[in-house]
Amino acid sequence: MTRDLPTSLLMFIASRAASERIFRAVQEAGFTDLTLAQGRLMMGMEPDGSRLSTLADRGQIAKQTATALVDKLERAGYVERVPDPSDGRARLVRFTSRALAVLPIARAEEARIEAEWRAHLGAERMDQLRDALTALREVTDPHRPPHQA
Amino acid sequence: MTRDLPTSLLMFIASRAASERIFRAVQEAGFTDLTLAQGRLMMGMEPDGSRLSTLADRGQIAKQTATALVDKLERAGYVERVPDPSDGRARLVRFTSRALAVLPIARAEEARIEAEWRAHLGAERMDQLRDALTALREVTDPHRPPHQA
DNA sequence: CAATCTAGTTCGATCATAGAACTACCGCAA
DNA sequence: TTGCGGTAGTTCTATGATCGAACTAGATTG
Repeated sequence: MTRDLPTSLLMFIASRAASERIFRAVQEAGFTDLTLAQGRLMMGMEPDGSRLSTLADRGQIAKQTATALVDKLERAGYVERVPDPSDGRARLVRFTSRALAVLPIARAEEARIEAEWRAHLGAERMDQLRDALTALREVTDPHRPPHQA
Repeated sequence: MTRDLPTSLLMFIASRAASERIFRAVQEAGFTDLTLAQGRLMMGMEPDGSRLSTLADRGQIAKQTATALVDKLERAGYVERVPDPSDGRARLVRFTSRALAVLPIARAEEARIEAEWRAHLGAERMDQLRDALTALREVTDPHRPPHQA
């Protein structure tokens, strides 16, 4: 009876469920001022700080959007902007200690989800799933990872 | 070198790419007033019309959100609200002929994507992918499809 | 040094989203 | 049949995300 859903929709369902769970975990840990979009941006940051354009590019959002998100994150004390020593125009967005307290929570929930999925599917199917999804990046990810020969 | 991304993020990447493509195809066919959220709502409609609450529930959005989306779709001439004969409180949201012109375009692009992915992965891996994703619905989809014995 | 490009910001507009409170209607139960 | 609790949908209002356009400051190149 369950009609055949498009593959992309199946992905959407699962990935949204994961997002929601991580978001909830963070909320329940007391970080109630973080939004989903802000969290997503933070997950794309490098440990030593990232440029705004890099974040925008990586998240496939406009620079203005990234600016707005970083503004709010900064006001809430999760990130700070420091000058980029290698380029006077640029600034690096860096985690504050507050952010460093959130990240493990998000990562832990992420790991829990991954484990549950693996338990539900079995190791083999989970590996196949990851394999297929990874291969699909070659045709779906604008930040195509370097073709590993 | 490509660090190991969470499975849910891999799904997000691919599903967003698909959304974008379908959205663009619809835009390029001249339907420039449709937004992504509106399109998603339409894709969740039944051919004979759906109740607003059903759409909200299915799309995991609040009733108010669904109302707002339907308002815009109605103003743009894609759907109409008709009384639900079986319940005086309810109304059915139904496609207009304008919507019936868009749907095939979206579905065609969807099919094209599906075909490309299958070509890229090979039939076997694509089947495994769909199999795993479908199984995951049991733990990620609030509208859990009936467990088929 | 001048022309040009790039990083980031600001302004302004639109869309998506949901909490709260409301109206109209349904269904059931005394 | 009357009345009360629940449901469908809407309106009001507020917030967040998003981006086009236009701008500033610093970098780059010929």
